[in-house]
Amino acid sequence: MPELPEVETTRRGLLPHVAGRRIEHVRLRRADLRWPIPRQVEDLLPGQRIDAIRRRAKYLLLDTAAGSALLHLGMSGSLRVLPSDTPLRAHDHVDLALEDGRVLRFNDPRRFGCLLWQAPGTLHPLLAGLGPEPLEDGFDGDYLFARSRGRSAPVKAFLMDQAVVVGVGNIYATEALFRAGISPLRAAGKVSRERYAALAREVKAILAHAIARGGTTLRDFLSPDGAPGYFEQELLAYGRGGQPCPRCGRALKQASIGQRTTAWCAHCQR
DNA sequence: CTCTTAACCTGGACGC
DNA sequence: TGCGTCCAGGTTAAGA
Repeated sequence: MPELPEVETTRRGLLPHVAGRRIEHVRLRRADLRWPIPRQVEDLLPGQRIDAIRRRAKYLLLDTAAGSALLHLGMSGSLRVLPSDTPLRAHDHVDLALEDGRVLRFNDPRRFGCLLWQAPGTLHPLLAGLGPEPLEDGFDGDYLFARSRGRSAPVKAFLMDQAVVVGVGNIYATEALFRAGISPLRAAGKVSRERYAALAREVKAILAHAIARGGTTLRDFLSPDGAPGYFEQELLAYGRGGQPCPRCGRALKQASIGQRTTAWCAHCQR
């Protein structure tokens, strides 16, 4: 269930259990994820101390002196810290065994996720060309306005383009456009500066709020079944096609935009 | 460049 | 109960 707030919640949940710990060994059960897990993960990671856990876009980086493990959770991935004798479940592909008798376990049923390697002082190609972080200052309405001029793709596809801004997936793009009153079908280049200012504000607000809500589940991070479903009841448009618009009561439309299901109000969103 | 489409993979929900 | 179909929170790669 990973969009940016879920990845950030994972990072914050792992931090106290993993940062500063040494990795004793690496156990790969399946290496054929989105891309093959490279040799460096097995060859270089054992013995290394995890100095920090960073997030860039929806990627997590476990930093060590030898290099960084670069993780993406894809559509269905999750990371948990567990006692090393915890029974395996289906799709438990990787364990990083820590010195304290626990394991950082990577589970991913669909295997759209990845575990790659970034050498010290280098930037992995997947991280090059990413847009700004939505919660940082470089992301605002003026930025979106400037980037969007001349672009004919629907504003929803533009907003979900990781080269434009990272971390905004299908749920939060749908929600932010609803809250900003912008039709997801409108050409990105035809949205005004003022409306992009509103959109940037909504993106920041909804992501920050979702991260804050995710935080309430952090203390359960060690339990084997702590998937946070925190945000579902607060969604106004996502998954509500055909239901009444929370603002005007007319039925929400639902259609596929850029291959992703989108719900919106044709009356409130222009 | 920009835009659109197909593809990767498994599991759950639903209809018959 | 079993089986076919559709759908899912992401992203890259290929083609127009």
